[in-house]
Amino acid sequence: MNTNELVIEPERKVDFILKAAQKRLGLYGYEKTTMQEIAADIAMSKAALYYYYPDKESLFKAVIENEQKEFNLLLERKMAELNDADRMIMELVELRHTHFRNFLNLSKFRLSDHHKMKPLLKELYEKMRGIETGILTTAFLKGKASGIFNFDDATELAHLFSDLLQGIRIMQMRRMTTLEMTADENDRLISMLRKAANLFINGLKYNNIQESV
Amino acid sequence: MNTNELVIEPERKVDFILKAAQKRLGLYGYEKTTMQEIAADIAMSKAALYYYYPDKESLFKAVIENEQKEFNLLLERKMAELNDADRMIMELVELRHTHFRNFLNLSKFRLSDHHKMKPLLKELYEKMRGIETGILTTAFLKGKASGIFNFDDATELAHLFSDLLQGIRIMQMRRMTTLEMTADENDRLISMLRKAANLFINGLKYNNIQESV
DNA sequence: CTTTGACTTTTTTAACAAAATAGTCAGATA
DNA sequence: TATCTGACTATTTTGTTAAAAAAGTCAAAG
Repeated sequence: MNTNELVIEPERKVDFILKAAQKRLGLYGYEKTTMQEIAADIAMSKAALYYYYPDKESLFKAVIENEQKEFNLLLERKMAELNDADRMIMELVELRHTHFRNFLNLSKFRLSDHHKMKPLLKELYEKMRGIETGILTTAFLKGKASGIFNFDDATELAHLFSDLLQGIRIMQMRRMTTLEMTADENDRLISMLRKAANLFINGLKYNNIQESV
Repeated sequence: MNTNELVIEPERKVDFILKAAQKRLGLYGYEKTTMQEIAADIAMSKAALYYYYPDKESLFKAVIENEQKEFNLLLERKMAELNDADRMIMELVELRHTHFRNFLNLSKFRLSDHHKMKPLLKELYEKMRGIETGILTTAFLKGKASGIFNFDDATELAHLFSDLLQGIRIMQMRRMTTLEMTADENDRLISMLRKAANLFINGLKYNNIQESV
C-alpha cells in the first residue's frame, strides 16, 4: 500500500525467515522458540510462516541444513587446499570445533536431550557424521597411499576417530556446571581435541612397526 | 523363637543386605528398587534396614563401594603381575570393560541420567576415575622411564585417555536401540576400545620423532 | 501468489488429590 | 544392650483435570 513500505523480493523472503529462526534457535533452542515469536521478529503473521514451511520442524530443518551447507562449503574449500593427510585431519578438527562452538546451543540440545531427540535432528546429525567420516576416510587413504599411514580399514578408523572427538566433547560438556561454555573451557576442549588427534595420527604413522590395527 | 530358625551372625547380616540390594540394583537400578522390596527379599522388616543404614543412599553407596573395592583388588593384583607399560594399559582396558559390563545397569544409570545424577554417584564415579587415571599415570611414567614413551604431562595424558575410553562407551551406548547390550554390540565395543588404546599407545611410543605432545 | 485474523487441535503447565515410598520411633524381644 | 517390628509421619511420585499456550488450518482479502 504505502510506497515507502519495504518490499522484499519473494526469493529473499525465506532467507529472512531462516535468519530470524536461526537467531532464535541459537539463542534459545528449538523448544524455547515459538512460531509466533519468529513471525513477530520479521513483522509477519504466524500464518504466513506456514505458507513457506508446512510445520515447525521443516523450518528448523531448513535452518540447520543451511548451516551445514555453509560449513561443508568451507570444509571442502579448505580440504582442497591441502595435500598432506596429517594436515587435512588436523584442519578438520579445527573447523569442526569452530562449527561446534558456533552452534553450541543446538549441539547442547543434541547432546543433552539425545534420548528424546527428534528423528529429524538425529538424521541431520548422522548426515554430518557421514560427511566427517567421509573426509576422514579420504585423508586416511591418502596417508596410506603416500606410505606414511598403516592400517587395515579406513572407514572403521574414520568412525573410531569421529567417536573419539565426539566423546571428548561430551565428556567436557558433562563437566561443565553451566550451560554456557567459558573461554577457558573452550581452550581446554580444543587443546584436548588437538592432542588426541595428534596421538591418533602419530599412532597410525609408525604403526607398521608392530602388527597392523 | 523357633530353634530351627536360621540365625545369621550379626557380622554377616550386612552382607546379606548388601547382596540383596546389589541384586536389585543390577536388575532394576536405583530408582526402581524400593527399600520394602529389599527387606522382603531377606525376610526382614523395612525398619530393620534403617537400623543398619541411615537411608537408601547410604545402602547403595555401600553396595557400589563394595563392588569397587573388589574391582580395585583385582586390578591391583593384575597390575602387580605386569611390568610392561603397554600391557598394563591394555590390561586396564580389558578389566575396566569387564567391570563396565558387569554393572551395566548401574553404568547405564550413570550415563543416561547423568544430569540428575545424585551427588553420591557422581562422587563414586569420580573416585573410580581417580583410580583409573592413577594407574594410567603410573603406567605412562613407567613407559617414559624405560624410554619407550615420550610426552610432557602424564596426568593430563591419563585424563585424556580415560575420557577417550569413556567417550567411546558413551557413543556406543547412544547407538544402542535397546537398554540391554547384545553380545554383538559388546564385541564391537571392546574391539573399538582395544583399537583406540593401541593407537594411543602407539602414538606415544614413536612420538619422539616429532615434537612432544 | 501472498497474507491475514479467526479458528481448531495439540501440547504444555498448574493445581491438587491419591498412591507409593522414604524415613521415624516407642516399645517389644532376646 | 543390640536388634527388630508395627504403626506412624513426611516426602516424592503419579494421576487427573482444567487452564493456558503453542501448533497448525482455512476461508477470505489484497
